[in-house]
Amino acid sequence: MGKMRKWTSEIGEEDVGKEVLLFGWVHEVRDLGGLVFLILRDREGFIQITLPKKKVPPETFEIAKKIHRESVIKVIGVVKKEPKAPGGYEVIPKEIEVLNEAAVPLPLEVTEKVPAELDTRLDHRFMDLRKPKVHAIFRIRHQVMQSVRQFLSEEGFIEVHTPKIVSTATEGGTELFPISYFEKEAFLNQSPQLYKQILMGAGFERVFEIGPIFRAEEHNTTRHLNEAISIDIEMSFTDHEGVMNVLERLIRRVYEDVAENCEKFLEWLNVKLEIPEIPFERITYDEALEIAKRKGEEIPWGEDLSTPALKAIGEEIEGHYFIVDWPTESKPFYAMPYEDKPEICKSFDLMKGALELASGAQRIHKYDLLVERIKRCGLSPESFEFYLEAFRYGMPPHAGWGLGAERLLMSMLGLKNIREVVLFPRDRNRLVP
RNA sequence: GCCCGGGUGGUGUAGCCCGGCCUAUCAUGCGGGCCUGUCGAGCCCGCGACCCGGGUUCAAAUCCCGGCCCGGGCGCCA
Repeated sequence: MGKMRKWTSEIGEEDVGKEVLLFGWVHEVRDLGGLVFLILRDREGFIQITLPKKKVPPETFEIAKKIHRESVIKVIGVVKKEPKAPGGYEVIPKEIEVLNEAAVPLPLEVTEKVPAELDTRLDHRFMDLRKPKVHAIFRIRHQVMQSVRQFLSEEGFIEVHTPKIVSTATEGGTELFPISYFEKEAFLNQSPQLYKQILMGAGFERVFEIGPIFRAEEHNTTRHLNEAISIDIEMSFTDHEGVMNVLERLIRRVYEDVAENCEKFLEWLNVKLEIPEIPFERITYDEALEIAKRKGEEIPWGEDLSTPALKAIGEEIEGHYFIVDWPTESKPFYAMPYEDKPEICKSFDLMKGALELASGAQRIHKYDLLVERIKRCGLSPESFEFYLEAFRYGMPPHAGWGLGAERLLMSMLGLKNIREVVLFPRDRNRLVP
């Protein structure tokens, strides 16, 4: 049995005077002549490898002098407590093995002494992802997903996977990516919406899905992607208020878990998390129009809120908030209109500032009303037969929402561009890497 | 898709308005040298760039046209 590998972050008092095995990348080299410092980086942090010429084997000293930044090395050495070392400990190597030499020059500076533009960073994303600040985003993303799964499971939701290759191009609204499916035409799914509703008809009662959604819109903004991850739930025997409650408790839980378990990564990112208070503020669509109007952004009743209007509203309201009671005509066909006021519906958007994080609604569960709404939206019920059938044989009342994972993360971390939170983002012009 | 602003060494920038003084600035990096406590190490020497195509002109990084790409704003986003 070989020696156990240690993370750089694990080096502490108990290791002083002991030999450790480390793996990682050469983050920096500081060569003072008779004394060389290597900063070794692994995914958990850094440790200084110190080579006083007279205290390390000559061949090891020569390797350290010749090494290039970002090369991958293995180090076996003795831990020394040293106040002058960053972090208070350093390793005096007995052996350094270069496992793979990095070519020069590097496409990016991992040390971030010189900034790089996002586009350049994405072109060389593997290198960009080595930066602790960038890596931290994905460690937090991991925690967010863990929390979502755990919370929803605790709440009785069953995790499901619905098809991403679908036949309907007739849902209206967003553009779909066409693909060829043997002799048939097919599309990449824009949302699990119809399938998760069918699962309500299948008696699952509470389901959630975390999966990709694809939208062929030619949008060119800092908050849109052509491939994104959607966190979706659907829940039977409840209404829009019921699922809004699940949503706000989920958001709070995610913030709590990240604050508790990602301290180091938040620190790398220099982010202070504030746990949002619940319940979130609720404003109606009409009130939203009022605020926008007061700030000089007038929107005709019935229309969706424009970006400048959302910015105006976002400036006014602190933290997370819901916009509720939307005009029925501004929302998809499956949103449930109020019985006593059918021009508005039981649908909601979850906002943070001007950013829409989630949207949802109580859904129509009555077959006749649904067919009527599909027709009213200019769509053909025939192409929805696979969906509508589930509504003829005992569909329970139900509600649900879809939450954009990337939007949640970018708003949580205060990032300006949604591409920052995606490993390999897909946008209008980017298909590689 | 529309409007505005951009594209200069590996990376980030100055220069462009007002063409020549640009064999193009600075930082970082890279190569070499000095240096035993660096931690954005320091000092010395060196290396490396004007997005593509066309045009105007004695002369284009700089002006004009087209293309591609990037940024910001907006639109689109059942």
